[in-house]
Amino acid sequence: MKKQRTYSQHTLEAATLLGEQIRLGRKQHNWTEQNLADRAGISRATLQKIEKGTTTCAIGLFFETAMLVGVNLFDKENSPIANKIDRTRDKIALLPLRIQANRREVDDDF
Amino acid sequence: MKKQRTYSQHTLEAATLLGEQIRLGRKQHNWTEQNLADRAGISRATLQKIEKGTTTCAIGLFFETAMLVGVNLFDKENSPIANKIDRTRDKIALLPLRIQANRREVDDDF
DNA sequence: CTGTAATGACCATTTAAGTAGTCACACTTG
DNA sequence: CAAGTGTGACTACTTAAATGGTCATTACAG
Repeated sequence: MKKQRTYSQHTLEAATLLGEQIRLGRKQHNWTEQNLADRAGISRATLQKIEKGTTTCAIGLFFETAMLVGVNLFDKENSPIANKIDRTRDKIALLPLRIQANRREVDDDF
Repeated sequence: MKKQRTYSQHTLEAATLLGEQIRLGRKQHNWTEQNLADRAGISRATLQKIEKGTTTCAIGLFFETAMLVGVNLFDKENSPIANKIDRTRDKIALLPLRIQANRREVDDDF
């Protein structure tokens, strides 16, 4: 037996959903698995794993194929992702550069 | 020189954004890298890659850490992901089981 | 101001992803 | 109905991810 990583239900579902959406998008384009795989520059076997929502696949491959078939990561349109990145960094800048652990367990998720 | 996969700008940005959001979430919880890594069951080195938005990291690890710090994949709350999966599958069921390639290139994304 | 430890970066090793190829099956079309 | 082919599944091989460790730097707390 190997280390056999486990994933939370939420993670499994999120990956499954993304995979299903990719499959849906592919079919809406009338593309075969091989066709989409070629466009994405990956093997058909890998695309199959992605569409099944395999959690171990590279996130870049997921995003790349999702984009090709028109699945919207985040909320697209509204604001360019680049903007969101900047705004996220701004928020980070307001926090201490280094976290001092064990001081106070700030578990404010109630 | 290796095969050196390339990713679209959009993919790179999406991964970067997710990584930054995870970093933000971690700091908001006052968790150190090591702390979050332990909670996620991954090494600190891997967490660092995730926060930098490395496209080659497993999507499951991204999602798992994102969930831990409270980043919402998809639109969370509204409807359980499980529902969305079902509805996506319903849509897929309306399409032919097998795509007949080269028939018509349905590129209706104009 | 000083000591502690959080972060960024890198490396060698282990484990696993991604690939190419193949086979069976059955949907779809002519 | 028969031919063609898209899909699911599996295997061995190649390449790379994930790990654990280390070191330098420096933010932060006392």
